Order: sequence, then C-alpha cells, then structure tokens
Amino acid sequence: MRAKLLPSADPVIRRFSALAPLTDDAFEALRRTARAQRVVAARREIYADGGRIAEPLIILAGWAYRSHILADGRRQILSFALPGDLIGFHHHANPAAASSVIALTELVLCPLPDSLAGGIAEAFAVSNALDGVHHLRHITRLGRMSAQERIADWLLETRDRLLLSGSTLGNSFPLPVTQEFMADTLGLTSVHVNRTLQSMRREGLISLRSGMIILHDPERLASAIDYRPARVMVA
Amino acid sequence: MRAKLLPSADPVIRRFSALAPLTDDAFEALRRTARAQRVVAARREIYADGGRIAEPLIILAGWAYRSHILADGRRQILSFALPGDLIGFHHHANPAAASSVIALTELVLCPLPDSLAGGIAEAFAVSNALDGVHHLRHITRLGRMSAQERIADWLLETRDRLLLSGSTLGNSFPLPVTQEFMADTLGLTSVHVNRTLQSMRREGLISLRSGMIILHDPERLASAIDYRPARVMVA
DNA sequence: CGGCCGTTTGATGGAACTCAATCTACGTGG
DNA sequence: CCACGTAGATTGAGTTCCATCAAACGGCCG
Repeated sequence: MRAKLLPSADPVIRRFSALAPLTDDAFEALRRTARAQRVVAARREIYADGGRIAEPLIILAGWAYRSHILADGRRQILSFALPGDLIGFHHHANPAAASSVIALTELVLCPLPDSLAGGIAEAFAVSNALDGVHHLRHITRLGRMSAQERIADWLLETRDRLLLSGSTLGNSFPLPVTQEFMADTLGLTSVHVNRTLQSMRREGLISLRSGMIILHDPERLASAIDYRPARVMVA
Repeated sequence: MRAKLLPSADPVIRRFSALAPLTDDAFEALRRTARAQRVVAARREIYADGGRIAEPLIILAGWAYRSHILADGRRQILSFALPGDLIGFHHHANPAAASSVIALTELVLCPLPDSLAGGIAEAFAVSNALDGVHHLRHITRLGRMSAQERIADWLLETRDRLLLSGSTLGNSFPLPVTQEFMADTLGLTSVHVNRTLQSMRREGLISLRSGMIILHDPERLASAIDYRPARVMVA
C-alpha cells in the first residue's frame, strides 16, 4: 500500500469543466465540497440493488463498478465509475438503485456541492447523458463484437473517459481490474480474456502489468475497430 | 392494411399516470397535445445517429427502434419505443442522438405538452429513468444469458412495458418484429432465433403467428429465468 | 515458507454461427 | 384468378468461437 496523499478536487474540476462551462463560483463550490471527503474501502457496497439511493456522490479518486447478479451467481458488470464521475444522481424522487455499486479499489468520495449554480447542474446533466451513451455502446459491444473487438473497444472507451479527468499518463493508464472482472464486464470467461489479451500482446497492441496498461498505438487500434469517441452534444 | 382509427391519448395517459400521479390539468394537457398528431411511415428515420435532436416526441401508436450500425454493416438494436413512450427527451442543451431512431411500424406521434406541470415533468423523469433501467437489463441479457433466456427475458420485459400502457390482450400482445430484428436485438443470428423459438413452441411456452405472440404461462416463464419487473422508485 | 489470489496452459465440448437451399404467405399485375 | 416476385420463416450440413474443466504456475503478503 503506497503512501496516501489527500486527493484534490482536480480530476473532478477538470472533468466537469470539460462537460460544461463553469463559473469561478462553481469551481470554488466544487473545491469546498471536495474537502468533505470520505474514504471507502475496496469491496464495500455503496448502493445496494433495489435499495433506496440515499445520496448522490462524486468520486474524487479510485474506481467503482455497477453490477447485477443473476439467481445462479452469474455476474454482469454494467459499468465502471472513474475519478470525476457522479454516482447515484437522478432527476426523479425516491430513486431505487437498479443495480449494486461497489468500490473496486479504495475510494475517495465527496457529496454534491450545496449549490448547482454556475454550470454545475448542466455538467451533471451532461455527465448523466454520457453515462447513458456508454451504456448504449456497451450493448453494441456485447451484442455484436468479437472478443478482441470488445476488449479493444472497452479499453479505448476507458482511456477516453480517464483523459477527461486527466487520469492518464501518456499512452498508459491505471487498470485496476482482474481478468475475471474484465470477463464479467465483456460477457466472456476469464480464460478467454486471458488468451485474447495474450494474442493482443503478441501483436504488439498492448502491454499490461501490475495494474497499468499501455496502448502502444491508440490510433491504429481505434481505426482497426472503427472506434469513435462518445458524444452527447452537437458540435 | 386495416382501417385506420384516430389514435387516442389513452395509452399515453395510462402510462404516464402509472409513472407519477397526474392532476386533471395534466390529463387535459396530454389530451390536447395528442390532437396535434403526425403520422410517420414504417422505416422512416426519426432521429439520425450523431444528428441534433430537433424535438422530443411522444408515441401514440406503433413501435420504433433505436439502433447502431457498425462500419461493416453489423447492426445492434438497442431498444424499442412502444406506445406511450417518450423519445428524444433530455435534461441538457443541444443533445446529439447517440443512435438512430427508426419507425418499425407506421407511427403516430405528438409533441410534448406546452406545460409539464401537474406531474408530467415527474412522469417524464421516471420514464427516462425506466429507459435507463431497461438498457442496463439489456446489458445483462446480452452479456450473461443463453439464447433461450435472452428471448424469454426480453419477451417478459416487453410484455410488462406494454401492460403499462394497456396495449396487451390477456396473455398475448402484438410483436411486430421479424426474427431478423429479434436477432439484432438479442445478439444472435436469425437462424438461431428461429431454432430457439421453435424449441420454445415445442415446450408449450409460446405461440407466435402473424405479429401476435402468446405467452402461455408468463409466471412459469418468469420464475424459470428468475425474471423480475423493472423498478425505478422505492416502494 | 506456505497460502492465496490471479494468471497461464492444455484438452475437450458445445452453443451459436455460416452458408446455402427450400418453403410459405402474401401482395401485385396481367 | 392465376403467374410471379418478394420478404420472411424454415431446414440441413459443416464450422468456429468461446465455454468448461482441470491443473500448474507466479507473485505477494503474513
């Protein structure tokens, strides 16, 4: 376990201001709420499937995942929540969680700012819409792509999302998921994920070790599967 | 082609008042806007992928579908929009369509009411949240269910959605989709959908002819795959 | 140093795909 | 009223991804 720094509001501010123009007051409001941070251990459940969503939260650091478990134990991971992401945010009263949200890594969370003025409300709406778009893309991924395409497409999407909050390092980024998690995300088995990753390494597309991944040529990878970034607003 | 009746606001009113309590004014507003109906021919595109969403619409009658096409022609159908459903509704400015929406059957549409007071705004928010839940369920369906489970689960969900607007007839309901469409929805090929449907017929689970389907024992079917209805609010 | 979690490898099986042909229902024009 | 065209459903044979089962391997931590 490495030394723990106090996470700043940086990823959040970067992401939200990329989603909507924010005023200085909005920046200040985000910085203020980020001070009210709480830490959640890995594997802790944040929202339970079917339970009431107590309170929306912002992720300052760490990854969470949303999942659904079938009666016989099969698990589907629906999405990941990354630094700067919003979870449990809804436009209607008494929202029930449609799935569990669980901390994948240790998580640093903070509540929503008191005021959503200055563009924050718009950023939240866009963030929500982006989540929706990612869900739709995941449907296409699962329904109509091969194992290698699913992995490549998901890696590129994850990279784009991390770029938004400045959480990448050149062509590499943290990937704190086991092959088992990847399998449950992409509708495969961990054995097949393993073999597919190996073949992608052999082809020189990726390198993967100790929780970090390198995409050696994201553009080539993207054009190979005709990947294009998600968009929720007309240019 | 059968004689065409003027579609009433009935399915819409039923559905929305099931989603949120509506005032008499709200009923009246819905009835009023339903008179401004327009007809769209089957196969006509309503929103184009990536294009700007001109205007949200309500479906008075008919089915539409949302789909995404890959570069090599593979198609994934993301969802269907049924009578009483809302399409193109967003909480942020300048929304871009994340996918095409196309009329599956002939469609009767109307615009949103002038005022969203009296519970309509809340019903819209709940309707949107329900769509989101259905997308998540579709992810699980595609990622972790067998062909027969996918079909059964999707039929049960479609039935529940039609029940909301009163568009079923006992245990049967209209199903204006070819096996090709079902395949592109469920991540299968039409050949395999055909064989799976046949086996379900042989087992006495369903009957299917001329655009209508009968689920002979929805409860048995539901318990066989541990199906449970979608919910977006705590009881 | 042992236990555990995650990765890797091998052998085998099966659910679903592909390709291709036939069948059926239905609408259309002669 | 019937020949014809077409879209969709059905059937058959062969194939391929990906799943399953099982075991071995590697790194990390207590």
